[in-house]
Amino acid sequence: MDVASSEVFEAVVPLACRSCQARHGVVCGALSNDQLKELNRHSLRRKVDAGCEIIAQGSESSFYSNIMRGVVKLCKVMPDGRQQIVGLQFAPDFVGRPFVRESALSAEAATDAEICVFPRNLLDRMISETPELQRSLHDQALRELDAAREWMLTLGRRTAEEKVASLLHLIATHAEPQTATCTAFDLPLSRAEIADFLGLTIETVSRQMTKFRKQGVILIENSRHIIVPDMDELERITA
Amino acid sequence: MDVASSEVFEAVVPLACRSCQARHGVVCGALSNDQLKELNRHSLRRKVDAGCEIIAQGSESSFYSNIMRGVVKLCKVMPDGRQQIVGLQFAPDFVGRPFVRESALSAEAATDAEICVFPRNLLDRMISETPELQRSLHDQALRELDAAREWMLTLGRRTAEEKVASLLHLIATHAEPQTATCTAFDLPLSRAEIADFLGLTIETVSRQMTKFRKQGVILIENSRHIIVPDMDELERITA
DNA sequence: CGTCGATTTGATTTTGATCAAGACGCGTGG
DNA sequence: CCACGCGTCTTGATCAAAATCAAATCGACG
Repeated sequence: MDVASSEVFEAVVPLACRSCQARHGVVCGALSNDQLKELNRHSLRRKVDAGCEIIAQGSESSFYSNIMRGVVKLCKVMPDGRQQIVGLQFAPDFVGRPFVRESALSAEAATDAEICVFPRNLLDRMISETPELQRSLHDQALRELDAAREWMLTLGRRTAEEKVASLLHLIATHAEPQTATCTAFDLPLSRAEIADFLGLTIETVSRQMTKFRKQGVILIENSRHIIVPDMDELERITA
Repeated sequence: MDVASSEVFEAVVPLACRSCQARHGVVCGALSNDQLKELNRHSLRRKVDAGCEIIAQGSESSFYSNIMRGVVKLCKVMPDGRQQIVGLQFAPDFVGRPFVRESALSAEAATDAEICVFPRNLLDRMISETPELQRSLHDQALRELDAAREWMLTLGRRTAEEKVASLLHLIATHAEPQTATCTAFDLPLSRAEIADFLGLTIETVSRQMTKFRKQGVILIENSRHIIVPDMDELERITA
């Protein structure tokens, strides 16, 4: 890029967006520079601690967010307290439910995270004015739908062993740092959260993990940091 | 409507679409009369028997469909034969997965059905040219996502009793013929299909149904025709 | 009437839940 | 620095829900 075009570039892309994880994500990647500027003017970057609720189930939120860093879990809870995690979202995913006011689920930071929050009204307007943005969000919705249905198969038809292997595989696949055959990563979820994702109890999750450890399928450090010597082996257990 | 405007109407809306269930559905309801005419020119109405596969898992289909009558089940099967139904679709739903060639699931008629089949290429072009259509399909995708996540809660955290009650409630809610408090309907699914939807076995489904019958929560005729004397009672069991 | 598939019912087993202790990690304060 | 306390995780013993195995019943249809 030469000096002149570089200056033009710097003149239009907001400073805060330059190095943002979500800059080329589902929302911002579909916006013109002018739109990006406008959205940025009304956006707020926010650090949220693990466990912090971003949207409450049953509430009317007037905000959407982009995930800039960290992992967000989507939960549904029943009146008696039983709980199911129905989705995990990673940077640079978009969090929110266009077209509907009340949220049927809660969104909560699973790890410490950074999100970029902006007003619902503004994005809704941009969606209606920008086919490319509509298309991009439509695409994310369809990808989430595919993921949800894949997980339905896991919840309905896989054994506890297969479920835990599936989760480890899912996390390994989405948490980057991996070498050729051997993969290492930090679990963004506690045992209780894993249980809520898999429709199991804490104890069953723990037992399956130690079984995998004793079998040499995984190495466990800190109970959060996992090393998978052979991903193919793990995938095989997944069925 | 006077004679003149009626003539204009008749001049533009294709005959086959006039009384079609899907005329105001997700796809056709978002089209101009000209687009409707074009889509109709390339559409094929097809009767499909219960059990007939509309799209095969893992295949590349060059067609989409609208459901005009009947119920379609969306299935995922594992290599070892274990199976999970991940969605039910009713008229006038759209069946297909825009933006992706290969289908990750199969679509199969659960009951005798009529569908309107049209070429993928044509609709894809219309989607890119018609923001209203994109928006409408986006909206269906989000509604399916909500439904999938609601079902994840059922699969992961509800008991067999609650699962069967949930299914009866779902069907009762989507199969029209209902009076004030008492609801009657035909199950579009066999016991085996219900089991595949709920992540249970045939025997467990059958036992729960018999239990509900003995408790007076439902009346069973033909094993397919169900009467619910008190929907509130059923909903209570759902949790 | 006899056959076949779908459904129901019964007996037994298995998987994962529940109940109950321990162990471990980590931060706080003596 | 170490003892304490708390929350998370692991491990063990027992229990219960649902699966599996097996057989009987029902219903449609030739």
